[in-house]
Amino acid sequence: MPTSKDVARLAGVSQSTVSYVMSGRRPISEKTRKRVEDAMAQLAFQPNAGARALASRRSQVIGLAIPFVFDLHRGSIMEFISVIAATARQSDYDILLVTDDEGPQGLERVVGQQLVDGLIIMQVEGDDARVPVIRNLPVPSVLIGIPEKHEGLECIDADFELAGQMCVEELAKLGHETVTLVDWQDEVIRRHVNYVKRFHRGVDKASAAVGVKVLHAPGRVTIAGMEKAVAKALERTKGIPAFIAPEAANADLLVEALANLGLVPGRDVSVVANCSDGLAERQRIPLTTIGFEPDEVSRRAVHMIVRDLTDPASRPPEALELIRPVFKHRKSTIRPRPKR
Amino acid sequence: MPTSKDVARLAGVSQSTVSYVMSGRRPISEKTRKRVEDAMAQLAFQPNAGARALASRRSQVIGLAIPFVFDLHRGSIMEFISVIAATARQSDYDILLVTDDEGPQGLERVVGQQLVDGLIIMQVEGDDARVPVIRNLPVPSVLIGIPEKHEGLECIDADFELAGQMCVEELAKLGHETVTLVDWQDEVIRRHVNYVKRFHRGVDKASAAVGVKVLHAPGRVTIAGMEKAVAKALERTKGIPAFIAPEAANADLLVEALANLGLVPGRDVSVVANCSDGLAERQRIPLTTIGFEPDEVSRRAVHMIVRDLTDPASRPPEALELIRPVFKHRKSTIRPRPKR
DNA sequence: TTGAAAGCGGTACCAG
DNA sequence: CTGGTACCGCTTTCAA
Repeated sequence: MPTSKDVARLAGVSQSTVSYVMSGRRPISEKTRKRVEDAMAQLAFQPNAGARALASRRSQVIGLAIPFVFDLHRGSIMEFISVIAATARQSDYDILLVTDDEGPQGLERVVGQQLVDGLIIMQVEGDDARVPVIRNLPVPSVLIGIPEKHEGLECIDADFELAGQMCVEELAKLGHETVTLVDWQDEVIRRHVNYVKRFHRGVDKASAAVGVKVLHAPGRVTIAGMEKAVAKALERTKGIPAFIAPEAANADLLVEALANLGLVPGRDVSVVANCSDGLAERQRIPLTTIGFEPDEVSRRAVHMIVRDLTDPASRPPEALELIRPVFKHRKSTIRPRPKR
Repeated sequence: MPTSKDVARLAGVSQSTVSYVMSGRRPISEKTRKRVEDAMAQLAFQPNAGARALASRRSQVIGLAIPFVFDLHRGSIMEFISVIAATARQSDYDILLVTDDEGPQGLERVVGQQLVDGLIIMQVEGDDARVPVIRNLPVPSVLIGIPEKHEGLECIDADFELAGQMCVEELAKLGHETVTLVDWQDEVIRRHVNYVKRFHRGVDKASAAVGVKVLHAPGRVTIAGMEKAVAKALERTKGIPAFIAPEAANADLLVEALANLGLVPGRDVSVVANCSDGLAERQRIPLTTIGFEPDEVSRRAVHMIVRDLTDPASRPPEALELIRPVFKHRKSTIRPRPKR
């Protein structure tokens, strides 16, 4: 493997000049730059990451703490990870995985070994054991998810509270007086996953504000179970029924269940669901989907940490970014105001 | 951050002794070891990864090439990733992500920069652009998936061919003369994903060998679509129908569809499906599941690369490991020999 | 605009 | 069994 010394020799300049050509940290005459760049190309030179990290005290690596996976979320976790990795590369950072089975000490380790310049912590819970740890770490972190105590932290997440509100308001605006919330899976609720609470809060707020009654249907079971839940909701609703299904798996089930019951969204029922684009399209179902924009959240998280790293001065003492959820297929889908 | 020099000073030994205490590469008297270890603990010393990599020429990091995600596989990809990361830690390696949007040059980059000591390549296709690249890399790689040309490579995957055979034979043994294969999704087949071919080959072999007729049902559609496919299969089958559903999503759909049609596996039909344990259990369905053991594949992949790295001499010139798929819930589930 | 040289924090060889 | 020391390859200060 060629070193920068080899490049320097071939280009007939000093090693420091090669370094400055790479970093751009001082002016270089056009012709020496050219000579150096040619030499680098000719030797297929790649700077040694370890040496660079040692000398510059920055590894150009961001640690990514990935959560324990419980079935439900694997797919979306994967989406976060790949977007984060790709986005980081755009700013010349690599991603090192930190799994949860090392515990919070895993974070101390990668920081202590100076393997990483900063951290992105995924799926942060309301009372997350990793939070006190990162507070004492000498590198910046960005959390995806909002812990209860978040003073002095940089957090980002979808705005689940707003989402809850938006869903209820959307349906209220159309004239629905009763809406059924197809909830997250029991397991998720039991784990006190933070964003569920926030979504519920939004729903409750809006429901109180606009005077809509909210029924709760239990989370993912089977198609048959979902059909039963739908039937029950129909009974308890006067007029046109309306459904909110914020969890992807449940959204899919709901769509199937409605289809089986011969109910067409936008004609017989109103539905706002976090339904995968794929399913909505495949089935040509005129659906209003609500998306929590995982790509956007991931990208922002990377941008935040990169900003902290490249321009530490600009690092805010605290930040709480909430990404606005997005309705899609809107016009074509929502059931017009039912007659009273 | 304390350095090994600080440790040495505090322990009253030389820096090299500290190094040898960490690496164990030469005998150290019990009492100096103790003094050094105490000093390290007292200072909360962590060795600097960059310096270590520079001096030792090994980064203790393995690059993991993750695939472009297309919806279907996200969940299982995630499973591979977390098992790989956790297993690597057991041997004191970290995992650095390499995404596909850098293209195969991403691999050249992380190796060229000496960021990684070796590579694990996920979801290798029959004709994978990354394969020619890694052949010329000066570090070992392990492929998950079997490319057509695999001489000189270390590959590992589930034995899909054997799986295809096993499924058909299992059902043939019970007396079925016609079985219906619920296939992978069209999209997967269209992409010529390698393991699909291998599974089909196994099915065809076994079908020829034992004289069983195989019907093909299309991959994932909707519940309704699946119900139709099941109905069609029933028509075209004399005697007790039998199904094979090797793709997880389809397996779930099939189970739902059968339930909706009032057909009980093990009583009215035989089913061998790659059904998630979760669903099988939740529904209390006596199902024969076939698993492709992604955890086992992941673990083996890590073990292979770690062996290559820690004991280069033992590196085989070539390796093709196929993990045997596993039937579960066997006894309780398969329909007994139908009367003729 | 460029070069020389002193580190960065470990590793491992050479001595003793 | 232990210490001294020459690197590993790049960054950055000091000088010119």
